[in-house]
Order: sequence, then C-alpha cells, then structure tokens
Amino acid sequence: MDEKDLKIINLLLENGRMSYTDIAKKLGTSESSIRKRVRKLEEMGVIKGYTAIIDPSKIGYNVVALTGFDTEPDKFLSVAKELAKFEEVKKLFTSTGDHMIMAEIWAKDGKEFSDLIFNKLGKIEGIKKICPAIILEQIK
Amino acid sequence: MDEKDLKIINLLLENGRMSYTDIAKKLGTSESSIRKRVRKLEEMGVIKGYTAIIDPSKIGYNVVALTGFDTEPDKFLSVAKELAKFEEVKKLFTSTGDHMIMAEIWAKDGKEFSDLIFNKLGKIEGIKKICPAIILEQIK
DNA sequence: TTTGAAAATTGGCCTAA
DNA sequence: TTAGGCCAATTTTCAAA
Repeated sequence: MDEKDLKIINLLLENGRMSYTDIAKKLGTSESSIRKRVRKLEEMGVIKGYTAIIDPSKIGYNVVALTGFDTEPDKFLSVAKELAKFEEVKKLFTSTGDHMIMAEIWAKDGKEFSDLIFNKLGKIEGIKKICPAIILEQIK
Repeated sequence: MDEKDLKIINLLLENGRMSYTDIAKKLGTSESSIRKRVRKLEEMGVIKGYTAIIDPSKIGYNVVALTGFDTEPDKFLSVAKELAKFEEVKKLFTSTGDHMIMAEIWAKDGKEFSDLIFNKLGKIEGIKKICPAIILEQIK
C-alpha cells in the first residue's frame, strides 16, 4: 500500500470502469503493473467491489431517505437482520450517536415510503423510534 | 426504460465492471444490444457513473461518520458550499428531517475527526448544531 | 517488463419490427 | 425510426516467460 496504490484507488473512485491501460497511462507505468496492483487491492479487501452510480428518481424511486432507528438494546441485532431483508433498504449501518442503526431507504413515492415506514419497518419487534431524513439533493 | 434495462442496472449495481458480454450472457441477448442500452442509460443520466467500493479503514480512515448539520435557515446554502470544500466530506446531502444537511465524513482517527468537527467544520458561519453518528459496521 | 494469444470493446452496417 | 444482430478493426485483458 503505497502512494501509487492510493492514486489507483482515487482514479477508480472517480471512474470504476477505467481500464488498466488508461490508469497506467495516467500514472506513467505499465498496464500489467496496474492490473497486479489492483488484483492485490481486491484480494486484500481494500477494493471491495465496483458499482454503478444510479439516479434513483430516474428509475422511479422518488424518495430516498437516510433513516435512523432506535432499538431496545437487546433487540439491536435482530432488528438489523430484519431490516436487511427489505430490498428497499439499500444500505445499512450500525452506528453510535443519535441512532443505533442507520439505513438508506429507497421508495417510489411518499405514499409507498410512509407505508413502508409505518406498516412494515415500524412493525419490526424491538424498534422504539424511527427518524427519517428525506434527501432532497445530493451535492457531492 | 423497460424490464431489461432494470436488470442491466441491477447487474451493474452488483458489479460495475461486468463486461457487456457477460451481461448479455446473463440476460440471454447479444452484446451489442446491452452496449447500446447501457450507452442510452448513461446518456439519459440514469447511470451517472461508476465507482470502486473502498474499505475506508484499509486505507487509514478508521472513522467514518454520518453527520447531520443544523444551520440558520438563511446560511443553509453557504454552509453546504463550505462543507463541500473539505476533502474529508465524501458525500453531502440536503435533507428534511432532524438535520438540514447530512454528510459522510472520513477521518484517520478519532483525534483527527474531533479536530475536524470542532476546529474546522464547527467554525463555519451559520452552523448551529452538529450531530455525528460514527459508523461501526456496514451491514449492507 | 515484455510478448502474444484470447477476450472485450467499438463503430459501422444491415434487417426487422 | 428504433432496437437488435452481425462483422471487422482496435483495444484491453491476462498469463507465461
């Protein structure tokens, strides 16, 4: 893990589909060197994968919310496990701070979102409080 | 935008570097069909880009926090603009709910994080309150 | 790092709906 | 007119030396 690895990572963060050849050109080295470094970064778990960045509203998900969940301490894990089952829950974190669990949730519209929150997620055993923050705009 | 486009998107969400040929195999169609659909999705802004998924702790960022910022209403935009300037602020959203601004912040360690929060971000004109939720584990 | 073969990408052109 | 199929040239990937 050196300076060159970090530069590779930054290039792949910017464009996850950049070819090894292009990275090599930018960094002034050979394609095979880059490829071997990337493979090592993948094996070490530094690079966990690659993904497309999707505009949720363009595929019909008009409500995206960062939602905090407060749980009873002993139900914490089971709540997280239940939440993970919902395909609307796109990302899920455990955290300190105001809420023990934070989730990124996608819904088609406000109606579907509130239905999801009140009638589905809200019914999970052990949840004490749900604090949704609907994202208006992604600046960065 | 049809069922096939959605399947392509889901495959690219899972693996942003999957080749058109592989996608075509999975979806039982030709490579050129996939390629033209992906290009269209990119042009329409449905696919905004591609990125690598990095484990922050493996590159020395041991503290990742979802942080909410409350601001004076009229300073809202200028605060967001200032926050965006910090390279430690990896993602930035405006939102409803508890906080008007939410940010994903990466720091090397707790010391650097508190320094950042108290001495740098906290000094931004117009911020009333900062609510950091340090991420312990990403489950999904 | 270099080399060469296999695979993927790209663009153009064609057909069918 | 648009989506998909086909082909040929180029580029990229990948493993072995």
